[in-house]
Amino acid sequence: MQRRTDKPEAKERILDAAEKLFAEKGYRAVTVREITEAAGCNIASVNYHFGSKKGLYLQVFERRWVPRAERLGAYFRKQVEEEPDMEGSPLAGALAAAMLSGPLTEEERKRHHQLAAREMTQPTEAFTLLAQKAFEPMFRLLSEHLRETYRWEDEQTLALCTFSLLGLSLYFNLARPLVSWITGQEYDQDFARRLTRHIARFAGGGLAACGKERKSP
Amino acid sequence: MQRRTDKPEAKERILDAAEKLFAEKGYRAVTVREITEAAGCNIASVNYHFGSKKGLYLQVFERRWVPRAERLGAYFRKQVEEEPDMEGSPLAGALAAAMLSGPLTEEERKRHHQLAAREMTQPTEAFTLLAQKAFEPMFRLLSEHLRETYRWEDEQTLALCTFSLLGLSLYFNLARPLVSWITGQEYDQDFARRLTRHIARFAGGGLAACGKERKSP
DNA sequence: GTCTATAGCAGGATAGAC
DNA sequence: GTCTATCCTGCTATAGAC
Repeated sequence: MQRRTDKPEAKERILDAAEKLFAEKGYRAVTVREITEAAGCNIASVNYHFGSKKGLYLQVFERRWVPRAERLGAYFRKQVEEEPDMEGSPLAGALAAAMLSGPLTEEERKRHHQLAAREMTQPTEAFTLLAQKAFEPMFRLLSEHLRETYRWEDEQTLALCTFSLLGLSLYFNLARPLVSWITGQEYDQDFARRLTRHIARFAGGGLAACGKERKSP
Repeated sequence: MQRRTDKPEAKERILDAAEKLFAEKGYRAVTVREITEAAGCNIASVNYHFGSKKGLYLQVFERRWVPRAERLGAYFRKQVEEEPDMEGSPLAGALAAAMLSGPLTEEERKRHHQLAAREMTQPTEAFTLLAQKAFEPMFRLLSEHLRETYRWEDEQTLALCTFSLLGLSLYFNLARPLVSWITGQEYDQDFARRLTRHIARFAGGGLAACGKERKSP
């Protein structure tokens, strides 16, 4: 058993430091020296624990990113079940709430979506893992929910609407620098709630324009 | 005067090669050696013409990215004036058409939005230039157009809807790897048109849900 | 499991010939 | 304006002590 004051094991410290740095700067811009210095351990420890810098990068996704995505997914499903009374699309509102407020700390949220954005726009070897473990299950979940609540003229329309839901929440997470630069608006908790309501309302209108709402049973 | 068969000047060739590589890999992942090899000139020429690697990066935006963004903006304004008969929001349709089909070649479009995405999610010294010369003017243009065509309960709602329009078109450009991975759909010209119609329709519904449409004069 | 030391190579930048 | 040659720093990865 470990004393309270002890540092976590070097391996865990490296994963944390690496994730933070990879999210902030991207794979190539981060050096192993930088990671081990931030983790307070020796430069050789990366190769010892993870084989190589690339091995460490992949393990960051397996051991940090994917578990966090699963927490996020669980929170989202709970939100959906609770059916919050939200103007527009409760599904889009629950998604936005999970992604913009949700169970993650500000620091975690930033890391998480920066890493996701990197892989979505410039896929590396980690992309397949993310797609299989997070993106696709979330897509299916949204898609099936929309299939039950609207009538769709074809499958492609349903798919495009599903992507639009994901897109709005992703975009407002990723474009924070732009939104803040143009509006001068800080991304505080109040603004996140405002954004969530906006996304629910906007997406609600968009869905109604693309699919015919089924009557609630 | 230059003979037809001559290569363009080294400086221009470097800018082209650099833009391509920076878009594909990001600043840090690209080496000056790589750029000069692709441009077919000597490694010293980057420092001679641009002072440093960073100087070259900034010049890529000033001399390639911004002029292209201006072309894109001009095309968009022309599309808006022509008022295409599109279901949903013609403004969103024109924006999507400009960004997904528009005046750029596939290669240019890819470069352009990859570079934009990098700066939007991980701003560098180039961000202010992009924001001033492209993002903000486009935001104002959309925003003023929406102000005239809808009645808004407050300024923040108008701003969020403007961002949502931008977001949808940006997202469907950036998330190509994800969309292709999940749907198996190629991003060909047909799909771009399908996407444009979807964005116009979805955004049209979203706008109608957030603002009250004014009657056409 | 963590360390120091170092091999071996690639990086950006510069000097100076042409 | 473009080249070759080179400096020197910083990189990943490994060997081997503890």
